[in-house]
Amino acid sequence: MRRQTIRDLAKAAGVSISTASNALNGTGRTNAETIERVKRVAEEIGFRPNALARGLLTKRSHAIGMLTNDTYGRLTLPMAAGVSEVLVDHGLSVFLCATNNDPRLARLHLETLLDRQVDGIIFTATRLDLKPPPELAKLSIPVVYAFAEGPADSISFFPDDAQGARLAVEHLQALGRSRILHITGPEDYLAVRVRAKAYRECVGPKAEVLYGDWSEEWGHEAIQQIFARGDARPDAIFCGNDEIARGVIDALRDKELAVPADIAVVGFDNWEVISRQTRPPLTTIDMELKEIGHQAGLAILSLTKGETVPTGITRLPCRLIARQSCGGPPD
Amino acid sequence: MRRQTIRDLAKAAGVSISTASNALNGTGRTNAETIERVKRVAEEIGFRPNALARGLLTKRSHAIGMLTNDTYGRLTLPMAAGVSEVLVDHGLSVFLCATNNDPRLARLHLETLLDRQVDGIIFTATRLDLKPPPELAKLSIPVVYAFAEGPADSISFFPDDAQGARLAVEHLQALGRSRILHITGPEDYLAVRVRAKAYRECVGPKAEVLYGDWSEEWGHEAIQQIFARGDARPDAIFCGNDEIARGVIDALRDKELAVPADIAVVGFDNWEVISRQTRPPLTTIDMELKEIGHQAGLAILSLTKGETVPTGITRLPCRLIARQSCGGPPD
DNA sequence: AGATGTAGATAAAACCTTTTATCAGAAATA
DNA sequence: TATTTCTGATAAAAGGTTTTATCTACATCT
Repeated sequence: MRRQTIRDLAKAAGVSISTASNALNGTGRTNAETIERVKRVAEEIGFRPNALARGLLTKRSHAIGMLTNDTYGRLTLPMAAGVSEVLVDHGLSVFLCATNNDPRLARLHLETLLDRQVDGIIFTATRLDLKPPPELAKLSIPVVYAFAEGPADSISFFPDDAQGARLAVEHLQALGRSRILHITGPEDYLAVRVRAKAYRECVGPKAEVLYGDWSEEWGHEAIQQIFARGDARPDAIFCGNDEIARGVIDALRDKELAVPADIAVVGFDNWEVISRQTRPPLTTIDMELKEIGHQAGLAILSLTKGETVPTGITRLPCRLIARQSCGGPPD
Repeated sequence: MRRQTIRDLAKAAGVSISTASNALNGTGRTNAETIERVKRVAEEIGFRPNALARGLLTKRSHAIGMLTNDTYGRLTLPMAAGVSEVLVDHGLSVFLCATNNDPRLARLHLETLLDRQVDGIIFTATRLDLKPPPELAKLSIPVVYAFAEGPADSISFFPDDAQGARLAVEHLQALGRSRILHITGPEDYLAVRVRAKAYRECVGPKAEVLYGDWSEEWGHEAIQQIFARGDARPDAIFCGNDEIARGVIDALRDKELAVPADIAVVGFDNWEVISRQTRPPLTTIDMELKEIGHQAGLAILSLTKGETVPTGITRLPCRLIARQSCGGPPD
């Protein structure tokens, strides 16, 4: 059956179109019982306003675009969930656009989004230092960057990598560990450098950082290197991500060293498929990606309402998830 | 600056609004050089049609909704990527709606999608036997089910679990293994039963299935059970997913059994973070989720164009990814 | 009584596009 | 020459909503 229009509603409720509209939206001056009646009839005949028509007139589509550079990887997805969670109750829908790191595709998606009159755009990436498409800066609609750094005077949300690193190191120190090593990912990642710096500041002169790739394999190999050269053995290792940590733990077991008794291990990411399954389960740093999504969603929400939001980078705190790889949860 | 409308375009090109529209869309009768001129001017002034206005009139929004029951899990996302990939070049955008298994949220999203006049809906789930919301069946717009079974006469796309299981078992048999065990997930999963059945048919009377949960932990424990009872040891294990396979491999290493020399192992899912990182890397079955997304996208595309698509369940073939856990890739 | 104010309702314009029906003029036909 | 056919262009309607300005009753005030 044909969808009911406001014209049908007006006729069924015995009022004019404008009155029907006013009654539903609470605009204009309308008698209380008229409002009541219109709403009841609307419910009865199943009237729901056409979002296209409404958007055309109000110039607000109540939709936003989410532009992500990867094919729905593990970093962007919790963020997308966070964004969506915040927005759904405000009637905002999300267009998901995976650019797959292809500039042509990014432009194509962007144009389509603009044609659809989206109220705003959230750009997310898999790397903090990945440059967002420059076209974004020139748009007249609000843009928010999540896990990516926008141009000057834009609004960006980051995990606080330095604080996360401190959290890890200080946790180890509080447990009495002093010879703490840092095995991490490639040095050309911004996050890697930020964390390494914070680590160095906490640990002092004895700090030592081993850069490699993000794999379990590298965690393994790093342990071989350490033990091959045979100088003073560390009593704790802070790893750049959970995969490396898993490799480290496995390598230590092969060497018949006990975790955490001999060496404590902390990971980064709290990627549960790994961190819960290591033996012992991994104490790690959670970047609270969903919370980043929440904040980005709230920011875009405020902006579309015309409210102002402070510009610049907001670093959101990480959280330590205590499991058994450092000596058991506080408990 | 204000967005250019077709009125601006018409004025700039010195033609009427209707001519401008006809020229751009190739409708009506229009002189070749007029078309050329209008298009050039459109490019110059940066005119792009307002999708809302167009959709209002044509009753086709060129957008579809993707309803997924989980919070952006690892199964639905590759599918979403596949859908988007196929549709973007046809100008269709995708609203991503995560219902988080909450019926209230599902209804809310569905209503919003209908208000937005989407041209179709793709429903995806994390389990084949999860019942989609019944409201979907009654819609007047096309609906396609991916990784979920719709009602009779609907259109569904599944991975071919039986074929996938056969692929695994036959691969092992071709490598000369004969005592093949199956360690898998909970029996109340449809996919688990289908795979187990196919496994039994391939292996014959010596078949043995151990049901548990989807965890690495269970893979571990299953190996303990097998060896505790001490009868003839298997020479190959077909696992229900990669996590179980990883647990199995680790447990075998603890028992100083060589993989694949003593026992070959095959996984299921090709979840790369696991399957590439086991030692040795895991031979496994890929469900080709992205391809399922492609097919679902193509189906919805045809349907929105009014073409007909055969109803029923289409099972798409799985693919064997040969790594080292069965005796090395063909290389 | 006449002027003023107010509550409640409404007609009509606006948003931007596509599409139908109409029109003017040129070319072809009778 | 008068009539028909055809090309190319256009005015106007339509789509479903919000909003502005207008209108009618009726109550209040002087």
